[in-house]
Amino acid sequence: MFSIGEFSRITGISIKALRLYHEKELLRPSFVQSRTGYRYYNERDVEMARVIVRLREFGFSLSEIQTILGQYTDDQEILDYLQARREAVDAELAALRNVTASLNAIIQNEQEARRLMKQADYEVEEKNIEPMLIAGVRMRGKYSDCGQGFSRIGKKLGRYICGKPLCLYYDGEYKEEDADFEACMPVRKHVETEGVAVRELTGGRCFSLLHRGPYDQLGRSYEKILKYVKERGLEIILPTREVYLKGPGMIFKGNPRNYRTEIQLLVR
Amino acid sequence: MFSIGEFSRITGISIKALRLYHEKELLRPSFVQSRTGYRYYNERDVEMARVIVRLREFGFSLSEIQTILGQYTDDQEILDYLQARREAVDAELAALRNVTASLNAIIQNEQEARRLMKQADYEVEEKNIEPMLIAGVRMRGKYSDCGQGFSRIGKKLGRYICGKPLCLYYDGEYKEEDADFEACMPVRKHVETEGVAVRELTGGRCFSLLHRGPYDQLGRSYEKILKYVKERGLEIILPTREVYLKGPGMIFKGNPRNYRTEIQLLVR
DNA sequence: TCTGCGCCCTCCCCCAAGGGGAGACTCAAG
DNA sequence: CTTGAGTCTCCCCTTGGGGGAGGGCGCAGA
Repeated sequence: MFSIGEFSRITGISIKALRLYHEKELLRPSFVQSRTGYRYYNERDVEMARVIVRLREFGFSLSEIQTILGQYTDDQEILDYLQARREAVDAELAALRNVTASLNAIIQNEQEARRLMKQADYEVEEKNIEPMLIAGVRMRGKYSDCGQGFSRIGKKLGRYICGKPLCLYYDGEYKEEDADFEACMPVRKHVETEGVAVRELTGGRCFSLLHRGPYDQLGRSYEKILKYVKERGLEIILPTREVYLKGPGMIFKGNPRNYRTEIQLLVR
Repeated sequence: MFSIGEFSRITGISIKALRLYHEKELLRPSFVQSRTGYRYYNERDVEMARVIVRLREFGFSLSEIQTILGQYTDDQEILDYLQARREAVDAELAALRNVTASLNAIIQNEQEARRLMKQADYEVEEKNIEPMLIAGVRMRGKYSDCGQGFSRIGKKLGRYICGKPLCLYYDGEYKEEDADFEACMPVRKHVETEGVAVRELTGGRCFSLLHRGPYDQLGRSYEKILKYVKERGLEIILPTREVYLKGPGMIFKGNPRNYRTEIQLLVR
């Protein structure tokens, strides 16, 4: 016979929990002194306690354990419970995997953004751009609706995205209302999906300027880079591109003053 | 301005939850009519609500969310929180993976046992046994201590076990006290571990008898199979083997009357 | 004008699985 | 007999709300 303290040390179950199990008739001490109310446990209770610990590790609730203990004494007989439990655990696993995936995406994104913040110098720069595989949604209307395009790509091809979102502008000029543009995401893999076109975006010689600040100030940066290109007598190839290096976050909208957008003009 | 009911429908957060968030100063309605106490929310609150939903999906507690919302407005600034959260989620994932693994092991075990129960006919049978890779712990003492051997193998090589536990008996006769035996488990892979020997167990011509019931009745089945073998003038090769097809379960000890043990005697 | 309805409010209790602690006994040893 | 450790019951607290009681508010129909 063990007192509750000894029994607690033996089984690793806290005294509080033991009293709770007693109250719920899950694990009844083999003897209770009626005068003092002291609980006493024996060897067989130890065995029962181990079973309970086992089942709790599997995530069964106390009431489920009560049912199981009340009716069955063999693993074989609780197969249904075990299978149900496994399914529930698998569902939890799937949900958690989604969570880590999202968290990882955000973390990676922001870490890249952080690196970017350090090295940028905000001057027009000439460089060569590699071709890349992109998924795009061609749209017509207001620029600010491009978010819908991105979210559609995210939903369909979220798993394959491998770079920063960008937007292609097919109009030679700024259009307020009826703009013709395409929301794009670099992807790893060519996947056929309706509503989203996957194709290779050409590379080439390019002038780029990093714009910092909110989108409604983009005009100034365009002015700067266009002047730069025009001075050199270069011919711009449409569509022009904007790469959203850092925009509204996945959680917060963030501070627009910290947004970073790269304007890319491909030239012949 | 939305009433709490409208706001609830917009954001997908229950009215109860909204009132709780208000009480915890997590999401304050933009206007509260002092006379009636009615809560009114606006567009910006919708945005805030989405952030909260997002963070809750990641598993942040309400108090964590309060801290985050109170101090930061950019994904970048909460990177530390996100990373901490990811680690916590990864830990949960690992724990759950263990749970499913254990559950799967038990379920598979019991399903095999169930199949076994149906086909068995409890007569001496001649068959050929394939060699197999086993992990073994050689022991000396009482047979009933073999459980310690099995648990040691389980701890060291649990991941590689691929069959039913068995026991090898090196004594030609029954010994009560100072028996020489080896607790074994079939394994998939040769792994070097101290205290556990992994090697190939030879196969060959074999007579086997399925014993059903508790272990203390094994004597009768031995009598039966030994008589059978002796009648045919065959020479037994030591060690003899017992395969525990169904014994005490991983959770319950189960009913000994349902235990199934296969006695295997290899012969020349 | 009365009544009913649909919302909304606060306040209280409830869930799981115990943890923490107060105040009162009890046990065992010195 | 005392003392300290162990145990008892009882109550409140946690998280993230759910359920419902009792009452206020405004609007529409009879």
